[in-house]
Amino acid sequence: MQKTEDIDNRERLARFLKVLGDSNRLGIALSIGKEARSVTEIVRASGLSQTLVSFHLRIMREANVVRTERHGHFIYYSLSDTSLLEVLSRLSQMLNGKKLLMEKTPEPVRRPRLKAWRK
Amino acid sequence: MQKTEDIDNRERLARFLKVLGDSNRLGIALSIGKEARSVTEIVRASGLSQTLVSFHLRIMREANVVRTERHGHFIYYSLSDTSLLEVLSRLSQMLNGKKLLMEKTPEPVRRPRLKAWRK
DNA sequence: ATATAATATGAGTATAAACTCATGTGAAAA
DNA sequence: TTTTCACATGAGTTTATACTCATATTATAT
Repeated sequence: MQKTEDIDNRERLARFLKVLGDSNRLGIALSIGKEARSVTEIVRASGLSQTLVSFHLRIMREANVVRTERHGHFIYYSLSDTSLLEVLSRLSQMLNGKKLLMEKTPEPVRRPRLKAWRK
Repeated sequence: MQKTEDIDNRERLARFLKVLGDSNRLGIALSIGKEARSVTEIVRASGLSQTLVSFHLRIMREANVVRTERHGHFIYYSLSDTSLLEVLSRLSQMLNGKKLLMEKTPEPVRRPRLKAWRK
């Protein structure tokens, strides 16, 4: 049994992962990187429409993945915590290190081999 | 401009994050931990129905988040890469370290302060 | 061969998420 | 004070995801 607090933390983490678990949002986060970027810059870098970029930025903003600061006409977005980049980089290494997701054939579930195991 | 390979990697990473970006699946992953656990054990630990657990396990299996090994009646699930746990732990720290997601009030977008910044 | 225990799966439904369009807003410039 | 630039937003549509139910499969025990 898990404490309510743990469940809260888990849900918070899941929510955060879900926000990053979208190719466009992940691309936006990566294009922001350690800098502060205006929406226009992000639009240009991502190739997405302004509306779509704003749509995703709102989601990221509400999840506190990004922060904003206005300067004249421009609103600059930056990552709330740039150490996120290291975590993502580490995950990416995991995925490309053929330990995860890289194998062409998923593990079979039916008809696995029956060799003795555990006990 | 990004290379096709980068986009592939990004999409793979996003897909992976999306799989973990669900509270039930994250709970399942955490309940598996460094061990190998049968579906029955996971059902008991999670409190979810067997069907729902199997439903999510399939998604995790197809994303190579988990591996399976059958032993008699039982099919044991384990994390494909247990170092995932460290990454999750680090992310969780980020979120509870009030750098991300913990602030009660999201950053305002309209009416930000206008102090000189950048240049 | 039949029954049973553990788990998977296809099909359906409900909900949520992604995306688009048209329009609104805030700040600065003309 | 009107226009323009950069960006946001509400509403609507499409697509995807989560979940459930009934049933199938696989291995073991009887």
